[in-house]
Amino acid sequence: MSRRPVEPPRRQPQQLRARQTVDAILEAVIRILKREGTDAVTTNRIAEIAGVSIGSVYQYFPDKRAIFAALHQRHLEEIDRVIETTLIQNVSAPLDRLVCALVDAIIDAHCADPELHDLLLSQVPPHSGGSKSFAERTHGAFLLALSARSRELKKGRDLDKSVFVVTHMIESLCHGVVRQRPPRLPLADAKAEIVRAILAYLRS
Amino acid sequence: MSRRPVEPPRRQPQQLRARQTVDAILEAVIRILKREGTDAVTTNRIAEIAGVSIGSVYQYFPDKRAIFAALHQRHLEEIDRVIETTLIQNVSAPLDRLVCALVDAIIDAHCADPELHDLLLSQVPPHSGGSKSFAERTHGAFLLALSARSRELKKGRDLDKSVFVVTHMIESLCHGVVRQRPPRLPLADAKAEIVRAILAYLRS
DNA sequence: TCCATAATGTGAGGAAAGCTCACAAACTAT
DNA sequence: ATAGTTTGTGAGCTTTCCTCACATTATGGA
Repeated sequence: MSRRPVEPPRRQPQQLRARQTVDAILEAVIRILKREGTDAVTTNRIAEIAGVSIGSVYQYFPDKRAIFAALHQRHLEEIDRVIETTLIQNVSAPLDRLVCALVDAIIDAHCADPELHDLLLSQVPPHSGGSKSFAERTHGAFLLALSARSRELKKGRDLDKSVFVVTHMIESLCHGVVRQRPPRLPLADAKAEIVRAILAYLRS
Repeated sequence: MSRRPVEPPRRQPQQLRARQTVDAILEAVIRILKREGTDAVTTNRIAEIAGVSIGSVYQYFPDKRAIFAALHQRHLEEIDRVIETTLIQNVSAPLDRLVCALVDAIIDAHCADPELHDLLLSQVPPHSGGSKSFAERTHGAFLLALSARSRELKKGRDLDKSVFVVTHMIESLCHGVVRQRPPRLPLADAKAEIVRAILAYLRS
């Protein structure tokens, strides 16, 4: 179904200054986005703000979209770190504390820069570049976490299925709450309701 | 926060052929998207496939994004119709049947053309053009539906808050399931789990 | 029916954005 | 020092978005 021809390979940064160039480009996108808005994020402006030439940008990114994809990758890695940390910090905590901590951590991580996150969601098509989805990346860890707490779960349930649904609930609801802040509902209340919903599902 | 200047107003189609032109433009987008992929959807190609001149496109749409916004609006109206129909058809049905019917109808509506839906999600920024969000548009109707079934709900809950969370659960989870089809989970099972999760939350 | 006015349709081409390429500079290794 | 590799440059080519001056078609009153 992919109608885009295979992109020609680009150089991988090897020396320090090359990595600094790539970093400067990614940071420039964020700065332009926050200071001038989405429409100002053009390739030439990115190069200008990053303090490099437009040619350098295309040394490391095959096209404009790839720049957003790299930022997206960064975001995914951050979320993965947040989840891993939370799981470790709560290895022996009961189910409700773990779910609460997870929802809290994920929402906080997304609140840090909602504008950037919106841009990434809109510019990076899902499943692009062979990157695994949230569900695929976290399935194993969540399966382990739930297995260890099977006493607190309803018996006789297919854990794989439960993990899949919980994963989607966490991702979808956290995104939803951050992206469209409730008109009158404080964020803390929204978090609590998400936790309540997840626990209700797992115990039902 | 909107950095985009106010668009100059465009002509409203008044005669029949004008409405046909607008329709042809919107249909052209869908055809190009499905036959040639996202990248082929350029304004000039839209005009070509629609069989009108590029000038005509800009008679009715201030810019390219507005074309996607119009398609998005169409989609929203379809979903609203689907929800209204389902609510009416289930006025006297118990809560579980209603939730099941809603999830079924919404997922089916989104499965009809997932490629188009992905394009719209990626091209139309949320809250654009003064269009209300899913939550805002459906709040009243869902509030009514839940009020009428308060016997089946846990007592002493803030209905406004419940509606908000259920709304987000429906929107997020239906989108999530359609957009990233489970690797091994059949769609029917995923639907059932969404229903289970919503009911578990409402009854908890 | 004819004409004035409004609505609709046209497409060459201007403006701006994405991106390339031939070349220069900086670094590494021998 | 020298050869080879990596990194950096920016004028300008290509493509896309979009405008505008003008042509065509419809409408409504005399």
